[in-house]
Amino acid sequence: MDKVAPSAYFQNISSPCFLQSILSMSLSHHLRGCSTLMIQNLPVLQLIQQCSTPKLLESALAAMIKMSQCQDCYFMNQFITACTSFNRLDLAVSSMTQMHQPNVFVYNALIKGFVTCSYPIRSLEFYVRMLRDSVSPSSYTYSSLVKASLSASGFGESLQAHICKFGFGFHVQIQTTLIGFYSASGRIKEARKVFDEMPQRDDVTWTTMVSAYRQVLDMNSATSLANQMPERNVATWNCLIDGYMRLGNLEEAESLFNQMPVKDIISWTTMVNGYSHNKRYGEAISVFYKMTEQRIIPDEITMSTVISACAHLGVLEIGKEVHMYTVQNGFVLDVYIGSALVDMYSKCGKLERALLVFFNLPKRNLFCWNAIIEGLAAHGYALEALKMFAKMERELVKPNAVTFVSVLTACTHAGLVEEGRRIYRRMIDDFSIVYNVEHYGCMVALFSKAGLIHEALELIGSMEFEPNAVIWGALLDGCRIHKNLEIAEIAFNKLMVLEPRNSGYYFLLISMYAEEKRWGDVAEVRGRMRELGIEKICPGTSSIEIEKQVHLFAAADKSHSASDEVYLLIDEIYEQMGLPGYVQETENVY
DNA sequence: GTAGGGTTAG
Repeated sequence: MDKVAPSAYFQNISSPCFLQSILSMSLSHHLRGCSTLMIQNLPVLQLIQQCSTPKLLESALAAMIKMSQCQDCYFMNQFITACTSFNRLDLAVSSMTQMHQPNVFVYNALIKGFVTCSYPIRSLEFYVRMLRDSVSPSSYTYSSLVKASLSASGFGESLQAHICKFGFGFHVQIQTTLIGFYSASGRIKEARKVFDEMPQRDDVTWTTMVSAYRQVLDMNSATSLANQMPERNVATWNCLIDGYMRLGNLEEAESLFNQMPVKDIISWTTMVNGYSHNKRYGEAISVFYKMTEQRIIPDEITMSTVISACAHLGVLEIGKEVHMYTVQNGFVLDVYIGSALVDMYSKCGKLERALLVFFNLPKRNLFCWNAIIEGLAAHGYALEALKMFAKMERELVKPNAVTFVSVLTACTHAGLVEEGRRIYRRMIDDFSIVYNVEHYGCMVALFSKAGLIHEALELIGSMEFEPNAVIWGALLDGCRIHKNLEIAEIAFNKLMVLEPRNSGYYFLLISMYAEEKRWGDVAEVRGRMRELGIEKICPGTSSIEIEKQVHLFAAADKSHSASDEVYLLIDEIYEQMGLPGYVQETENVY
């Protein structure tokens, strides 16, 4: 192959500043007078390895060309690695394809680059090219390729055959990666087959297989495999704890946690996270405090989990303290902690603080935007939520289904029918987001509240799945507001099938009949309630934080007998409600 | 170079 003229490279490079960057490079100055190859090469290599911007990548390539290092496999390997970190594989390809004899290191770097930058098919393409070039793959080749075949499904089996053919059938790391691959695609039997056929296994192999069972929540198999391990490591303990937590078996998770000989930060975080997932937020926070008491230093992952637990409980004081802890201990304010904090302040009623945190985040991803938009919507700032959504679009963050639940909710609260309709259409037209039941719920609520009862009913009819109680409930509520008894009865009958024991719907219909003085119908619904034994309204509970203790309470709650002052105070409030100047809304009280 | 823990809605 002929040597390529430098100008040919220049044409491949789009930047107009490219030539200038070569001319102005201090490199040429540096090189003047250098005689040995070693010294001459050093700066080029440094230039490649210390690339901190894509622009420098181009300078590095220019230097390589200038120093005729483009045929050197080591230089090319380093250059491709640098290209990978800036997602500039075009540069990598255009320079490596000019090589006369790229070796296995060059191919490996490129294959890994394509996998890292999410172009799995292209990594396979260069793997094929490598084989055609008679370059023998190494174990590194396959550790990248197995990941690629995960995204480009269907290549797993043929890749496994190649792994054997090229002599890596007994390579511990490669086989372990294969177990991980089969496990991630849910094919546990295949994973186990690889495991069973391995003549040698290491720690990681065992943990990967245990984790494969955990993935599908088969904790019996996970446990029995963990029991067969020569020596159970922390990762396996953690994996088991996490699995039992996901299964909702807190007792087993706790027992394992207490039994394990050595706990690390992941063990503690797994417990905090496990309690949180099981809605035991108070315990999640307790474990966190216990952890700090034992002088275990939490990390960013622990902190985001704890902050999220505080958000769910609405405990502002603890939340603030945890926030302070992250600041004082120099934790990176990443998107996880960021969105958890935004959500925590917003759920604790401190929208201003949520906004402050949000605008001070060094980086914002979809979760951060969703949290702040939801916060604004939940606090009734509909127009601001819409503005924030527009800002998100301008910053080119792609919204998802969650975003639209909040945005449409905002429209409902503010009665913005046309805006809601427009956004609802854009979900499909601009973002190709499939409507889920919540989106329909938002639209039905929007139409119903605005009195467009028939349109709401039409939308329900057009749904491709069965409407749930939330949808019919929203319609029923709209019927109450706009006094449409006819459609209210339709919604009520549907709700009687879906949630026959929810007393709220009965009371709602009764109050509508009562308003029309249809006493016969009132009596009939009452009779139905009696037949089914439905009497009380099931109260939802709320919680309040007093001196870092969380107290639950509900309507007509008599469980706080220890503190009689609470009930004395309630009595006083009732008394004041009877005083002149206070007007009770009794329209819908039957 | 293969293993174990994270954020938003419902």
